[in-house]
Amino acid sequence: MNSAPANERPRLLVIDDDRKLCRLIGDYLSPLGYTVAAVHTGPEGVEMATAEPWHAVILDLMLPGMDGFEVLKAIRHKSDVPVLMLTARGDEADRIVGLEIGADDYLPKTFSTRELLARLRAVTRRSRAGAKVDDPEAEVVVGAIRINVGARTAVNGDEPLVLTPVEYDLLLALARARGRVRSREALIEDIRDRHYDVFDRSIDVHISALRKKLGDDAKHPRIIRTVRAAGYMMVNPDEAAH
Amino acid sequence: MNSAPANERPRLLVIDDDRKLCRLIGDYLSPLGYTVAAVHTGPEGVEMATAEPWHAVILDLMLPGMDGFEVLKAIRHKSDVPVLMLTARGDEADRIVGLEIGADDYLPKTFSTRELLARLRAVTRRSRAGAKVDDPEAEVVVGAIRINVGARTAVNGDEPLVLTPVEYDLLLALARARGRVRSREALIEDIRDRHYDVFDRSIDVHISALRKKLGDDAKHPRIIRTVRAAGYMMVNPDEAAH
DNA sequence: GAAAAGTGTAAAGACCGTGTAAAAGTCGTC
DNA sequence: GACGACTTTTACACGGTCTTTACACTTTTC
Repeated sequence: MNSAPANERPRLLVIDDDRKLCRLIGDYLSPLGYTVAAVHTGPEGVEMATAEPWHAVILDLMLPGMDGFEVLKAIRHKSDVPVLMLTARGDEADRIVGLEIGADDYLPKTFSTRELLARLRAVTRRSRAGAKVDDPEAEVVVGAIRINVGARTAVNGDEPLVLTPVEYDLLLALARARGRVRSREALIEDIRDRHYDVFDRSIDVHISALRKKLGDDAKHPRIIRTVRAAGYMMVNPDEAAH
Repeated sequence: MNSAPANERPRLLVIDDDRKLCRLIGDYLSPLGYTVAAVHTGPEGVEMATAEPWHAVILDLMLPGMDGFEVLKAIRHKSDVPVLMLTARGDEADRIVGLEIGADDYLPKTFSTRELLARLRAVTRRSRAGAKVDDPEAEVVVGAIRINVGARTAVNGDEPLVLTPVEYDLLLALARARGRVRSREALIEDIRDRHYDVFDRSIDVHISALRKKLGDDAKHPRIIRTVRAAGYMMVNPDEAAH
């Protein structure tokens, strides 16, 4: 039950002795809104994984001293946090053992950043769906907008918002990044496991629809701002500096 | 990490057996400041791509002897240079395979020059942005000027600055290089995916606009100094030596 | 001191980024 | 397999922004 709450920056722990890989993952995921921590030994991993709440743990199968399975077993003894195991591609035997002990998914060592993100999302989505039972009030709030993460619903003031799936995901992504500009590229990756294309305009169209439903006038957007040549940014109108 | 440095003419390698197409790309991009080289077989391509530093590689999927994926794999074995694959439009299966091996984007065979340029810029920007991510300074401060990097906003004292995209990028570039002279060439590359053109005066114009907005008097510029025959330099007036 | 080179900046129009309606494509459902 | 709902693409309008150009002015060079 030590998973982290869903209504904040996703927190990710990497347990791998390869420091370069740890930094790589951090570099890639930080701008996407993740908070990434890394430790480089098994015992440290168990300690960190169980001492603090995480949304997911990435665990290398090969660690000096204590192998990944032992680490996983030790973590599972105390926590249900989703664990993604790093392994050589197609290592089928390990795969099965790991899944039986309680790994949530596998990631080949030669993963692409796309792949990493997709699996991470799948894993956290899965556990978040389960967490909804424990914590039905997980909520992201920006001004009058309140997003119920568990139920995938949102309200504006006391008016319920009727959103399509993409609109909901987009609103949530913007709300989680409130106060920071989010590029179209980043938004596409937030809401879809899809590669952004230079001439892609779909984000603009969804933003347009979302603003209409929020009653956010495009000429004077108070909630979803357009940041020219950069992307979109959600602001809390109450605390907006200007 | 064999990508070429960012502060020189962008170097582009085309690997395609269609010599006419290679020449076409060269003819189009050379006047725009690119240095374009071309080879016409897979092995030559791997050799060239890994032997010298390039800003980007355009790689045909269909090559005599050795297909594009093999070439890509061989390049990826040694280098992280951005690779744009040339393919028949909408070849979705290939797209995914290529992206997993490590292509950065796809270009349809029937590309327009506009499209080529847009994708090339996107790809090189992405690889440059990835390298910059280490240092996600939340706020850059020089004297009374405070730049909020996340929100792409800036204030001077307690007055908000209303900046255009280029002005913002320029201010940030100067602020990050505070105390050091930054050449026009470097500034152009900092703020735009464009190469410096000898007759280009636009930086001067933007500096002029920026100074006006900063209330920086042209006769005695204290914040943004002109360094004759070299470029511009931002200084903190409090700690300025002279 | 004159010529050359470098810089400041106003003005203008080319260019680009965005908003949005509408068409086209995709996906799921019965 | 046809319908409906949703998503993406296309197309165009509009407004702001960027670059170019031109000329005044300053500094360096000879």
